[in-house]
Amino acid sequence: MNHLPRVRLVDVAVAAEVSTSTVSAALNGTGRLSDTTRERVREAARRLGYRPDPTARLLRAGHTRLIGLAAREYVESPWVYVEHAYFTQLVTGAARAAHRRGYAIVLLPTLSRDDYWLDIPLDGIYIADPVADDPVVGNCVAAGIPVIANVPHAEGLLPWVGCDHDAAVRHALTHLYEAGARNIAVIAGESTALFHRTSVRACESWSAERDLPAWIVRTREPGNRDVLAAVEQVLCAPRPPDAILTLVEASTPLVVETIRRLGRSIPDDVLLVCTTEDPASARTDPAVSTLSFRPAQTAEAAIALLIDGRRGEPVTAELHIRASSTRPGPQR
Amino acid sequence: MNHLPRVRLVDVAVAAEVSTSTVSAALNGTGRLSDTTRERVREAARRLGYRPDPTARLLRAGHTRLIGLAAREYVESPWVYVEHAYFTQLVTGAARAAHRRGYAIVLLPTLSRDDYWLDIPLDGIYIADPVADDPVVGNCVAAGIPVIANVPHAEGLLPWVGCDHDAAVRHALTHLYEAGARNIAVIAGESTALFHRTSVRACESWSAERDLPAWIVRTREPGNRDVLAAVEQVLCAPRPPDAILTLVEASTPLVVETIRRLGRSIPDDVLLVCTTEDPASARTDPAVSTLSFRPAQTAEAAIALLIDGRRGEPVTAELHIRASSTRPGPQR
DNA sequence: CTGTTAGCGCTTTCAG
DNA sequence: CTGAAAGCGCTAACAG
Repeated sequence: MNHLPRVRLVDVAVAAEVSTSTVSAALNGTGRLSDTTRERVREAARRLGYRPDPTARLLRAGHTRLIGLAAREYVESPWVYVEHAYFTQLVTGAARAAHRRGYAIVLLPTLSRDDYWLDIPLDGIYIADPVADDPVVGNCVAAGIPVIANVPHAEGLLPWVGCDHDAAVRHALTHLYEAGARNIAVIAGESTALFHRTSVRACESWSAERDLPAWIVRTREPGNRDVLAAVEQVLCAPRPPDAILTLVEASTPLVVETIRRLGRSIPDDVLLVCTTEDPASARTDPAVSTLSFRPAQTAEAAIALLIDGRRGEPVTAELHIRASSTRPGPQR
Repeated sequence: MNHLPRVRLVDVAVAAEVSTSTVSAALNGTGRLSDTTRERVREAARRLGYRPDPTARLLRAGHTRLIGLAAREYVESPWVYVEHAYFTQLVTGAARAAHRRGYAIVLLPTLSRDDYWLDIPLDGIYIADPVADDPVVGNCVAAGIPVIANVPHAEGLLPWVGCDHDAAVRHALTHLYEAGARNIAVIAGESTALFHRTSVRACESWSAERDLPAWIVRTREPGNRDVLAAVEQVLCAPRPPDAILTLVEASTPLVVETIRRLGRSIPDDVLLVCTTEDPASARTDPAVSTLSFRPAQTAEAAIALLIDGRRGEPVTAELHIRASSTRPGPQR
């Protein structure tokens, strides 16, 4: 990691026998210079292999065009990150949105001093799925760094963009209800990230409103292991569910396989809706209905708000209804 | 995205009635100051909400502790990125390695002017899977930015770390051969990224050495669609294969399901080895043998080399042999 | 049309 | 023990 002795602006100036400001103007296309001078300077710069120092320009410019992405809970936990299409899409969406605007995304660590980012030259921070009373949020606000999260934060003062998780979960439950389910097992996460708390509350109140029992199994960690174990657990219960709604991401094909291995048929014995962004869901047999929170669009909206200061269209969750939650019709 | 009027070092100095250098020393714990002064300065800084400007410090320091990650082909193509655990793990591994060393990763766009990164204050760039004669590589070298790739580059002058793809593919083929396969269908990619070219060549020469036909089907794009179509295609051929080796990442559970749907049993009718990083492979029925190129470790090694200038232990590909490529033993 | 000069905000000798 | 001043590399008024 050794840099060669840098060629600076002034070196070019000396070589081209002009002043530094002339070099700057020539290279940036600003000011009014004679074409000959401009070309002479460019030639000298090329010959010397001059490359402006980005840090110096940024100091001058007063901004960095760098946005931090704080993926709460995930970056330091490879097992989670890896098994989460949600996360992958969120990062991809954020990167695309940033690049389109001439910005770039800096991946921030999760488990570190809360003020780690203060040393990084950022124009703003996007906090994805902050945990309850996330200290990072407070720190950023205190430090005066523009910050956006994709859920409303406890303090309520932070601008945010995102889906209405409560409505989405209710929508999925209602869909299952209308397909005939009366004993729905919900597999939820134990994380303190807001989505998990919201979704569990949504299930509870939705059930209460219909005088149905709220059957909620919580998994300790996201990922296939816990989710598949939970699916197995509910199916082996004395009174098995007539529908399963997973709110924690897992491999959809594996969920289908697990249910089949236990001798149940989808959708005849049990209806299935999975919260997931995994595109494989459309290709299983039967195809699995999914609840998607559109992480890529959400991230895009967050970055747009951060950079442009404008809200775009609101992002709405999508319930994609496929065979796994559709009772076979009369044509059967 | 409006910053408040910044509190600068000099503002603190005025408030604490000391000079700027004293403030700097007090806040950074350098120099020898009386405890009273130090405390007075700290108090003033806290009161004013002072936060040093990272850009200014970096200009002074001469480095940025920022490493660019150029994911060639992928960042702008969400469909690919999303379906690739390989990529997710690579990014996660790079981020972890960087964070551990006090650095952070900047996500660089794929489809953009080749000199996009020249405006970003980077200490180095990690180019993941450069395409053939990747222009970015040349540009970085020309610009004097330290750069590492995870495959040997055409010019041969670039430091790199990574697995021996050729040996790994041969290892997988030999494993299938020893399990009895004599008509192996290989599903490979059409990308110009080095891995794809290397792996195809490896298959061809491996086959030639054994006087076996080289049956290679190339998919246009990575992702489930093309790979599953290719699996279907080879299984429906007049003389179906006795083994399938996929070199392009796809959902392993879906591959298994596709084979089953076509009425073949794994491993009895057809042996299966998949190149993938998907942890779900261990949980399908039967469990799928995988060839892993360990993207997280590779990325870690690349970042280590970039930052520390030292090579760690070489990364070796891992052939994880599971039921899908193990002929049922005599206990059956 | 081009050069001089004053910063951007911080750190660090080097005097006092 | 503390302050003055130089300078990191670049840009942009403002003179000439």
